Amino acid sequence: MAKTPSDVSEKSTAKSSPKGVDPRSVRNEILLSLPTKECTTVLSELEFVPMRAYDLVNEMGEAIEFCYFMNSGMTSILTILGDGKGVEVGLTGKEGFIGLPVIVGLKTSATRAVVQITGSAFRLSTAKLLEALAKCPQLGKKLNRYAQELAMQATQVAACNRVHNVEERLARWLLMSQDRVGGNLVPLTQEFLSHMLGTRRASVTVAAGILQKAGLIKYARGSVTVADRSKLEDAACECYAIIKRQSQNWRNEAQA
Amino acid sequence: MAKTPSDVSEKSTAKSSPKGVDPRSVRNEILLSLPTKECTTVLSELEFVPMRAYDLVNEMGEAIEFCYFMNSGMTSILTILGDGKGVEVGLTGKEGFIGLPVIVGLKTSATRAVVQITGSAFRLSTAKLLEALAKCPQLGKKLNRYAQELAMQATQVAACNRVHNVEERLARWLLMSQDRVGGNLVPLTQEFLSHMLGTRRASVTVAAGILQKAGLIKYARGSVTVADRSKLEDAACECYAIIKRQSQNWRNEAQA
DNA sequence: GAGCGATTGTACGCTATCGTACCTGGTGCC
DNA sequence: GGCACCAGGTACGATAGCGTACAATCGCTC
Repeated sequence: MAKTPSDVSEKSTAKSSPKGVDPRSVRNEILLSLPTKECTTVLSELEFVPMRAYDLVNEMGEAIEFCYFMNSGMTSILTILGDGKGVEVGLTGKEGFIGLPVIVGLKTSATRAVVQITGSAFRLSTAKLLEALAKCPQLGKKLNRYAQELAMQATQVAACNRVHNVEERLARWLLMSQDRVGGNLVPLTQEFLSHMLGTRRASVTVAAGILQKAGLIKYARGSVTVADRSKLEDAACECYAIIKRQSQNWRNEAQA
Repeated sequence: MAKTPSDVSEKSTAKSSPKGVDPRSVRNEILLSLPTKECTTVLSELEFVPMRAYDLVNEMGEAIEFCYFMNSGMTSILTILGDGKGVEVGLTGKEGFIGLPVIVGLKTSATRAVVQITGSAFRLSTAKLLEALAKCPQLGKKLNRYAQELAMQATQVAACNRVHNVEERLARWLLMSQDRVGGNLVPLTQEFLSHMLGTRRASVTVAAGILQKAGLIKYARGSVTVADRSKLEDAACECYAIIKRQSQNWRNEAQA
C-alpha cells in the first residue's frame, strides 16, 4: 500500500527527532513567517513527524490530540457522510496547519484529515499549542488567517461540486496538488482520486483518459504527471483560478 | 419586490439610530456572550441598520467597508461563478457576523453576502472594528470561533452539494432557515430558493411539490411554511443533523 | 517466470437533473 | 373591473453521472 514517493527533501535531519527543531529544516510557511522570537518559542516545542500517505491525522467528530504544521507532502481535508463516503473539501501542504479548531479553544475536529502524499510535519500537543498561543500573538493571527484561507477554499469547492463536471474538477484538483507537491508528479491512484472528487472510479478513468489524450497529463499505475500545465489550467474550471487569486490577494492585503 | 415579512421584533427602538446601542435591543449571540466591559466598548461604536431582503452586504472580491453583527433576519453567504450564477455556501442569523476577513487583517471578502430575510443588524466600519479588537480580546476569540463554525458549515455544504439530491437539500435548507428565522414561515420564492440550492427553479417546484404532498410543508406565493418539522428532518439529508450536532458540540467544548 | 493482487479500461441500463419553453392562476395596480 | 406581471406548474428531449459488472493489464512476490 503505502508507497514512498520520490520525496527525499528532508534528508538525514528527517529522523523522528526529539523535541526541538533545527530551524534550517523548516519549510512550513506559517512558521517561516513568524517573528524570530515567536518562532524560536514554537520551534522548541515541535516534534518532527513523517506523514505517510493514507495516515489518518484527524477524524471527524473526534478530539484533536496533536496539531501539525505541514512541512512537505500533502494532506486532504474531508467531510464524511453517513454511508462512510468522504468528499474532499480542502487541501493543505507546506502553507498549512492541521488542527484549527484548537486555536479558538475547541477540542474536536469537524473534518477528517488524511495524508495524500507522503511528506513530513512538525507537531505538538494541543496543550502545548495553547501555551504557545498565549505567548505568541503573531502565531495566533497567522493561524486564524490560515483558517480563513482554508474556509475560502472550502466555499469555492462547495460551489464547484455543485456546478462543474468531473473532467473540470479533476483538472482543478491536479493543479492544486501540483502547487503543493512541487514536482509535476502526483503519486495517486484513480481510485483515490475518485474519493477526493466524490465520484466513481470509472468516471475518473474516463476523465483522465480525455485529459491524457489531449496531452495535458500522463499517467501510469498509481501516479499522474502533469504534462502541459497551462493547457491543464484551461481545462480546469475557473475555481482553480478563483482560489489562487483570492489567496494571492489576501497575501498582499495582509497587515501585520 | 422587497416585501416586509412579519418581523416586527425590533419595535420602535429600531430606527436607524445614531452611534451607540441600547443593550436591551441586542439579540446577536456574539455580542451577548461578551464580558460586560468588552460589550460596552463595542456597543458604543455600533450603529443599528435594517437589513432588507435582497440587500447586498458584501461582494465577492471587493473591499469590506462595514462589518455586521446580525440581530434578526437571515443572510446568505454565496460564491459566485464566472457566469454570474451564485451558489450558497452558508447561512447566518442572529448567531453570526459578516465581515470575517477583517478580523485577521484582510480587506476583501471572498464571498457575496445577500440578505435573504428582512431583519436588522448592528454594524461598524472596518477601522472601528479593528480598534475594538485591539481592546477586546474576547471579541476576537468569539469572532474567530464563529469563523470556524461558518467554515464547518461550508465544508458540510460542499459535500452535500456533491452527493445529495434537490429534495433532500431543499429540506435541509428550510430547516436551517427556520432555525434562524424563529417562526415557521420562510418568506421566499421558489426562484430564490433555486439560486440558493444552485439548481433550476423547475426542480425546486417539483421537490417542493413532493414535500407539500407529504404534508411536511405548505407554500403559497413567495413563502414556505414548515408544517411538520420532525418529518421534515427525516426528509432532509444527514447534513442538517451533522452541522447542528457539531455546532452544539463546539458550543459545549468552548473554553473561555 | 508464474501467479496474484492491484490498477485501469469499458460496457450496460438507469436516474436525476439540465435547459428551455409554454401555460396557468393569483396579486396588485390603475 | 381590467390588465400586467409574477410566481408557480408542467412538459420535452438531452446528458452527465450513477451502480455495477467484468475484462484487460501491470508489477511485485515468491
